[in-house]
Parts: sequence; C-alpha cells; structure tokens
Amino acid sequence: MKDKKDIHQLRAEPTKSELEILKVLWEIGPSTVRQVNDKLNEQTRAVQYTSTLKLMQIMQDKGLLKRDDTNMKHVYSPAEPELKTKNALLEKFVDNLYNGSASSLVMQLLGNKKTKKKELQAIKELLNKMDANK
Amino acid sequence: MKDKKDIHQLRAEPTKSELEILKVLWEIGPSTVRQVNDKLNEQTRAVQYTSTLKLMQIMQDKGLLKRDDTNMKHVYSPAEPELKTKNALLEKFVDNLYNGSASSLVMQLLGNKKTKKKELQAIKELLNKMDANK
DNA sequence: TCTTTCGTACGAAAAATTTCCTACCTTTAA
DNA sequence: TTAAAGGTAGGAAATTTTTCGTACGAAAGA
Repeated sequence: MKDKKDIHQLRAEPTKSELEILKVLWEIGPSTVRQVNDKLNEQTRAVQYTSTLKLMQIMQDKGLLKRDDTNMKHVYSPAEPELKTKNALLEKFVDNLYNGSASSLVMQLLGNKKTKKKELQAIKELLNKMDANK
Repeated sequence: MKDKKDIHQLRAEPTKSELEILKVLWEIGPSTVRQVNDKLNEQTRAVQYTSTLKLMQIMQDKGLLKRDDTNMKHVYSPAEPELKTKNALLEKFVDNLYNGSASSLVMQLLGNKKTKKKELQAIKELLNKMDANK
C-alpha cells in the first residue's frame, strides 16, 4: 500500500496496535515510551519495550504522533485531538456497517439486549435534552 | 496467532477483507464465489477471482461462512445472522473506544457536525418512541 | 470428440503489521 | 572512573493478512 488515502480528516488510519497506544496516550497524557510501555504491560498485554518504541516511531512517521525530543527522553503525544480521531473512526464505522446511517446504529444499540438499562436511560435522557432545544 | 479468542458470540473476528465479503453476502444473499467476486469488482475494488475464492475458503475454515457444496458451484452464506455479527462488532467498538458506554457513543454522534439533521431527527424520534413504552 | 470455459484446491508469494535483537549513546550510582 | 541502568535508532525476523499462479476436474459448445 503506497499512498493510502486518509480516512476523512485523519492523516492515516491507526492499526490495532497503534490504537492501543493512542488510547494509552489519551488516558495518561503526553508520555515517554517507557510510560506507555509500562501501561500497556500492566493494563493490556505483555510487550517488549523496543516493540513499543518502534511502533511509536512509526506512528510519528505516519503523523499519528508528535514528539518533543528536546530532552533525551522523548515525549510523545497524539498529533490530533482525541475527539477528532474518535469522530473519524466512528464515522468510518457508521459508513462501513450502517451505510452512513447513524440512526440505524442507534436503533441497533437500543435493541441490543446487552446494552444495559442504565445505558438506555442515559441515551433517552440525551435525546430528551436534544428535544428541549430543538 | 494460535487460539484467538472469539469476540463475544462470534467465532472469529472478520478481517477487513473478510468483512467486505460478508457485506456482499448480506446484500445479495447466499452466493457463489463468482457472484461475490463480480460484486466486489463492480462495487468495491479490483480483485482476482482466486483471491476471493481463497478468502471465502478461509472464512469457511474459520466458521465465518458455511457452504452448500452439493452442486459443483458451491454456494456460500454467512454462518451467523447479519444482525448478530453487527451487534458483536458494534459491542466491540463501543468497548474499545467508549469504554463500553453506549450513551457516550450516542452523545458523540449527536455532537458530531457531520451527522446530518435528518439523522438527528430520526434519532430523536427513536428516543421518544423508547420513552413511550418505558 | 475436442476444445474452451468455468469451477475448486492448494501452495506460495507479496504486503502489511508486529515484534524484538543488536548497537550504541547518555546518565546515574558505586 | 567505571559499571549499571536506561534511553534511541535501525534492521531483520516473525506473524498475519491478502493476493494470485498453477494444476486439475467438470460442463458446455463446436
């Protein structure tokens, strides 16, 4: 794949492992490779330090991360805001599985037995709030 | 990867290309490889017949597809209902990006500028309907 | 019948992703 | 001042996913 098209506003679509790293950075903020790797190991799965390092370097090349290398310990952070990235991923998901219809997706959530009552309640409240300032 | 865990109720998580094939089968129903391949080529991207064949064979091995090979032209169909698979993928997506909170996802949809007015309206109506039979 | 067309099976190559080894530099502590 | 600890860079290997070439059998047409 030479010139993969950006997904919507995103520079490049993160792979599975890349997304794991983004999630860590979203959670704990700008971090060194060591910090990210520790978090992955305690929270997700066993992975070697240099593997995480390599991946984060790749992500920087792709433009997914930016880094501050004024100090010896480079500090990485997401190149784009969390919300923007999640929006892009969500939009892609909706396009892909629901033909772009967000309401279809919501309908399915509402019909899904696994969606807990509290969630349903919260969604309903959201909708009512929307109705309020229509 | 030896013994990859099923995702929820799904036997195995479809890869990107596998999902493309599932989508075709969902759209046009049980089909031969030829039919699926034609559809992919006219609708999605150029791909060789034997590539599609191979992938569908792999998917059968994985349990993603079942096939009727009583005739010479094997007829493939999804092993699981469309809704079940989509539910599993959606649930995984919610878990992964929204910490399992469906309402967070909906909130983001509501706040997303790209979500069109009609969609918003449809979602609101859904919510009201839910309220009706609470 | 013979040839062309269309099907499957299988293996291997290619591409994409992920992992980690090795080399080497800097800082820290003994 | 030396050893140990911890950092980056880069290449190569391993794994996963995707693509397709080749072989070969069945069906259809000439």
